[in-house]
Amino acid sequence: MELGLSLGDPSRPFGFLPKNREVNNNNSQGLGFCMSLGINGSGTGRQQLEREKSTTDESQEGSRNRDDPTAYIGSTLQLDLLPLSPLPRHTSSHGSSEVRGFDVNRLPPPPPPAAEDGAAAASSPNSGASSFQMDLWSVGGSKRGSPEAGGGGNDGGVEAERESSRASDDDDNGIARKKLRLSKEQSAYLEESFKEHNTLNPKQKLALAKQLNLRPRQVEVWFQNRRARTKLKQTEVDCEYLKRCCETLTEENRRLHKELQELRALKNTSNPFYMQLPATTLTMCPSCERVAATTTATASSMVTPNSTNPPSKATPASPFPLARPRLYPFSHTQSQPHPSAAS
DNA sequence: CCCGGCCGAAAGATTACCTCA
DNA sequence: CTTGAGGTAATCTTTCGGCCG
Repeated sequence: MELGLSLGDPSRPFGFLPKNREVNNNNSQGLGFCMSLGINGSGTGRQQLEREKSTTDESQEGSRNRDDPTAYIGSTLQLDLLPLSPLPRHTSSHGSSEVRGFDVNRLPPPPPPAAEDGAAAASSPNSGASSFQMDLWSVGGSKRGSPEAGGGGNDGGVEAERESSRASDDDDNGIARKKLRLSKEQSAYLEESFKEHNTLNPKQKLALAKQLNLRPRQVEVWFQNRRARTKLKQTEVDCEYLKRCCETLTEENRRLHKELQELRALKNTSNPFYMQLPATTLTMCPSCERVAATTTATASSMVTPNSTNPPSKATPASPFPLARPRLYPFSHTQSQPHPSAAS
């Protein structure tokens, strides 16, 4: 698996995929994992603009984090809301349907006519039932049920069973928090989208949802989780990097220690002028991560781990002793002063 | 200009489901 | 067949920034 690490690309255009863009399976071969360390704030100007422009669209989604399919699929779909039964939000660990006190395979009672407004209003945002009850989005021509969805899968039978289970979900609207596995195509497409932009504005969300035959909420959740996974991976990478840094520093410290002892031994035995030379140490500016050579009166004060000297204010102790790999390596010299000092 | 309330979006944390060894 | 681990969709909570009165 290839690990692609993109070190910041904030200037990347915030475009959106064309509506009929096909999933490029060739490109997605090395899907791997594209990380951006750049500062890519949650609200770029354009994003903000888009957000504002589509505020009305989004606001139609009803209560927070609840997607209303009728808001985007037009009037062809009727929104049926079930009478809210007091569903305890999961009590047992291995939540089977029996545990929850209802059968997920049983059809729910027919919705009361014109229950739309009342039920929607009464629907608690924390009710686990609300999202499922709106799960009518995939009714009709669901791609998820297509056999090619498992393309390249190991087992057509398993996939078929999976798909049939999805179909049954669509049938009974699955009261339980039924987990729908996204197809490989859907995942690949989402992955491609994520590569282009790791956040979505409402329009993009709707477009993606339509294209993938998912609910916008699902797309949103997928992006949330994807960002979380990315961050987790980044943390792991950082951790590995810091570990290596630590090892390197430890080794360097050991080497310098040894060198110091040799110098002391030399001092005691011969050449009285030798120690007149100041020791040279490499220190790193914590803010800009540049490395500078500094001279000190006594080398031991710099390299001895048990030194009683307090850390310099100019170079406070940092948990990140070494700079990450930078695109433009440089070092502090007098000819190239610290950026902040230049001003 | 400052303040507080409201709202939406995103992150973070957690839960629950599913698959597989 | 059972079980535990891992992956991940889904949910809930917290945080943050913008807007408005």
